[in-house]
Amino acid sequence: MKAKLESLVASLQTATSLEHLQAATEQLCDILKVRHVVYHWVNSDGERFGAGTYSDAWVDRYLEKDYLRMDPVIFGCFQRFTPVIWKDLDWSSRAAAAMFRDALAHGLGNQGYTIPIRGPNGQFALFTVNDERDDDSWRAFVEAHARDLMIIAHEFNKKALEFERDGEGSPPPALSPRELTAMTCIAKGMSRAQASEEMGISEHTLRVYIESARHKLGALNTTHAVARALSEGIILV
Amino acid sequence: MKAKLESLVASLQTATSLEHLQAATEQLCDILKVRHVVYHWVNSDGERFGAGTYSDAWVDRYLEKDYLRMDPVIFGCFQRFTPVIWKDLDWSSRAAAAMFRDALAHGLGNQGYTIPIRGPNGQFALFTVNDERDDDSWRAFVEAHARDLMIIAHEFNKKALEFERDGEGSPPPALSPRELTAMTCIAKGMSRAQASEEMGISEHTLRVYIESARHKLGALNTTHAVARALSEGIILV
DNA sequence: CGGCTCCCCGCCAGAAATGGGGAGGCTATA
DNA sequence: TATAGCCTCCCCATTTCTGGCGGGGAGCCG
Repeated sequence: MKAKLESLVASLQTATSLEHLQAATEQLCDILKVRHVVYHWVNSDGERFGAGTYSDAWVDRYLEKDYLRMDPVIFGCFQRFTPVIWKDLDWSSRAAAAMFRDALAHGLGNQGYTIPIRGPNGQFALFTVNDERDDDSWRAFVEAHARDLMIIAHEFNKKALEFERDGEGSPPPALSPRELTAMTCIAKGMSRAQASEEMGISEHTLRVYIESARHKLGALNTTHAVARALSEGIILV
Repeated sequence: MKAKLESLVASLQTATSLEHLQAATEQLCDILKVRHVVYHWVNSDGERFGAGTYSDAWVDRYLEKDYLRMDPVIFGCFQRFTPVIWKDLDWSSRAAAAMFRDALAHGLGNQGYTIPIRGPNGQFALFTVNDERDDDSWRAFVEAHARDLMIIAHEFNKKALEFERDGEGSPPPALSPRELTAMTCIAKGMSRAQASEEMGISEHTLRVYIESARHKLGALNTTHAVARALSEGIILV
């Protein structure tokens, strides 16, 4: 199995299109002997893309029902760094439980393991393995393959980012130091008066920075600029 | 070496304090036979922490000179997902070149390899290996150890997040669906009028959502609320 | 040197956001 | 059943933001 995984990683590294990623998820299913392997991602523009072995019916259902908003896997992964075993999440809410039943009805296995991956510009991706198992057997599986899965997940993400960059190639705007501090102050909730006092400059000067930053970020207003700056990862709250 | 690395990972997993991380960086230096190993991170509050084998003199120098603002390694890693070999970065700017010379004078090797790691809440960390080598030998070293280093970097980060969480343990506030959509619209740069039209409700109702979200998020104003929501990962731009 | 970006300051007027107040219906959970 | 949370709507006055105008000095790069 190790050798097969190695060759899969190698083939991933030479992938040139999304179809290759799709094919890779299918091969992974065979190699790992699991029901489903899925990689999907949300980029900074909120666009979504997925490659995986879920049935079209389930994907449609998921979107139609807006499960994204209640999926404990999404929630859990969004707030943590480490991969999660689905059973460890909180499925107690009515909506989540209903979703889980729905998933089973659409051919998913009862066990899952999802690796969250974060890239620059707020990029966020999930790599999921799903199968029908009992709890102990699944934990053993996860323990045995955690590292390989992480490597593979990263290879997927590397490629996904590569493809995206080809399409757009959005160079992150460079803000001047003062602009950055100004934006940071605003993002921290200060009013312009407070921020200008904090920075020891006139309120008008501060305004100039904010406006400049807004233009550089292509933002429609200050709030938007802060949002973009945060998403691009050029400021921290 | 593999066995030594394994046992290091194991010891990392049982680490209970920052001192253990510090010790781990020193052990790694021995195992990999490199000059320096450093892990450092910036959390959502902008606080910094580092464990590593750089000399105090260099760390002080780095802070004093505010190299953080011009360091190509920081810049490069901030904008990409994949690890970088230092030599591949752009050191042509005057400031960067001066910094590099300064680094060599403070005992750093000429070669480096840095892995960027991103966690939730805008957490961002770097794991760096540094040594004195020629280019080819360094590339070979990196190729040979890339995966091990990634695993180790993740272990470091897992622990760092664990320690931090102990200190704070902030439960993310739950916004209602409408509040989330409202916040998302605002974060996208819409004015309240636009957002309310988008959602098909009166502008006042939208205001109520925003205010409610603001209170739940403990934010001082709308912009702050958006910033927090983004940082907490409960909305996407 | 000229051109560039960054840094800093002033005034004005209109547009937008904010912070209170109040009111009703609907659903779900306790 | 009752309480709580969510969703929806309206008015008020005040503060804040936005977009435009003008000015000057410092430093870097070709």
